[in-house]
Amino acid sequence: MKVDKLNWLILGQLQSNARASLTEIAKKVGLSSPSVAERIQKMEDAGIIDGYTAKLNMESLGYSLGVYISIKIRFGQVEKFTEYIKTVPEILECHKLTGNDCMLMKGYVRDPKHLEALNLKLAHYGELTTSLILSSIVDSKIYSTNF
Amino acid sequence: MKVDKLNWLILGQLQSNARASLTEIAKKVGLSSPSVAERIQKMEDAGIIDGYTAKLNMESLGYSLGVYISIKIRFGQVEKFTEYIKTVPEILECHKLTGNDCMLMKGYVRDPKHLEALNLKLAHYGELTTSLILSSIVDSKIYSTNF
DNA sequence: GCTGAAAACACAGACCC
DNA sequence: GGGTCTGTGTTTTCAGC
Repeated sequence: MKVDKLNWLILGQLQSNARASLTEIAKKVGLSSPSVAERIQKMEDAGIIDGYTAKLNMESLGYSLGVYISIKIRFGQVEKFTEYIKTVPEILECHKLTGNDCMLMKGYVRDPKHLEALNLKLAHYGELTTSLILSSIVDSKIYSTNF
Repeated sequence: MKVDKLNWLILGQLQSNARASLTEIAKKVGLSSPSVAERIQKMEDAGIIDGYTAKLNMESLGYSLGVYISIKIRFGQVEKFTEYIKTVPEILECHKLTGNDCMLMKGYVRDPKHLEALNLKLAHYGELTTSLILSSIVDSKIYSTNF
């Protein structure tokens, strides 16, 4: 499906405020609201728009430590780990990466003690490397143009 | 600020469909719409809700390779890199991590050639380690309960 | 893709429990 | 704290062009 400049503008608006009304978006991108409605519908149908979500501030919720944990899965544990990790609430992302049966996870915990407990739960499945997020230079960037 | 069970339900709804109306959310969580409006307003004011965004499917947009790139910044280049990385469209996240002046980035590219070009741009600032995302086991998880 | 309409809906406020 | 009701305003959707 083609995504022209106008569609990118619409995507930009939806990314910066998914709760904006069609009228509002239409005004910002210089189209009529029926046109915007149709374009959005088509992008949803094409799977370009994967849904709309609220961004939560984990710090405000008391989860002040962001961590990346990579794990070299112990031999034969990949399937078990895959099922298990989906049930761990602290883990928000888990990606299988190239190299060494390696998984990379992103998680949030309340404090070092909480992190220790999380590590203990995961260590059963393999060898961990844990890094704290000190600061985020770029995060939730808006893709409002093609590249 | 306290986030009780009802607020977590509301957050769950907003995360799974940020474009839902207050009425719709109210029905799902078993409250009246004025109550829901008030609760959402308070969570926005408290910074718990950081905004609403559309999730884009990068693959549908033609960026089929997801990559994590870590970089050990060359001595004295941290500030320059920090400014530069904000301007690189392929990079969607960049976090400063504990250990070794290390930054971890997440990006999307069209194909291996595109990745090569990206790596070339970044290599100027330090030593890179690039891993492809083979599959995502957990992604954009909804936090609908406390942990 | 635009305009114009009608119909539906959502939102905000006041008031009460 | 929450609920209900009502009025107002807006949004959305459907025509036709």
